[in-house]
Amino acid sequence: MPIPNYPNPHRRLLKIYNLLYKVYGPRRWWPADGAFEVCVGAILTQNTNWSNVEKAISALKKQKVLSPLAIKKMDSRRLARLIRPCGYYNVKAKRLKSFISFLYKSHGGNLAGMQGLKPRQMREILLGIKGIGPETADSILLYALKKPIFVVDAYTRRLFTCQGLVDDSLGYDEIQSMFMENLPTGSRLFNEYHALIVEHAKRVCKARPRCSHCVLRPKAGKSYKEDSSHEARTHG
DNA sequence: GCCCAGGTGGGTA
DNA sequence: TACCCACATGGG
Repeated sequence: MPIPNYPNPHRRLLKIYNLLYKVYGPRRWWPADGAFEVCVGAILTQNTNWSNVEKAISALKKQKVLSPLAIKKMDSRRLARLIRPCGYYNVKAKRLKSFISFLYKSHGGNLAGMQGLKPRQMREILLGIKGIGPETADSILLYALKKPIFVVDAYTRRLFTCQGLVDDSLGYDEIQSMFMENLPTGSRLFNEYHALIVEHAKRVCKARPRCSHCVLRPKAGKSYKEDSSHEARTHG
């Protein structure tokens, strides 16, 4: 799903997207079986390596308890024990419980019950749940509920800082607005773009030396304004 | 043994 | 508002 040229002040965002898409192809995200698993993964991945989250999700599946009802009924200590590999397991057990408690109180345990609301309404509601912050809420909105909301995470911040489009003073909402106001609105595009950012960050930004491997690095002899900042900054 | 990873909430000045 | 800190495992 490469996107066509689109008249806006941040054509660079489109160029980056198209380049990432060309290199990595469609990502078909989020890596989960169904919307509920996306929500669980979004909470478990907070400040944690995804490979550790996979271990926790596998444990829940193995015990056949990866469902709203099963987690609702489960003792918090057992839940914490099962998700232990993903770190912060006591905190995350509480957060899963509070999310599921919300699901039952407001929507009978069914995530689809939220679909009647506007995306911004859904977002405010999700942010009201203890343990759900902006990134987790937006991941749920985009990847579980298919709403056109751009997800900003550490990878996004790092990559676009490197590209000179973001600086440390910008908050979550400001970075999100940069994408949402300068890209054609659409959940498929936002989905693919964020997934490509993650793929790029995992494959390349961890490489050493970092920027020399980066497909977003300007070609030799071609200079553009971001060029110097790209050299000066690091991904990390 | 050390550093880092797809955050969030609470406390303090 | 702006920091600082706790929360924790597993891999490189």
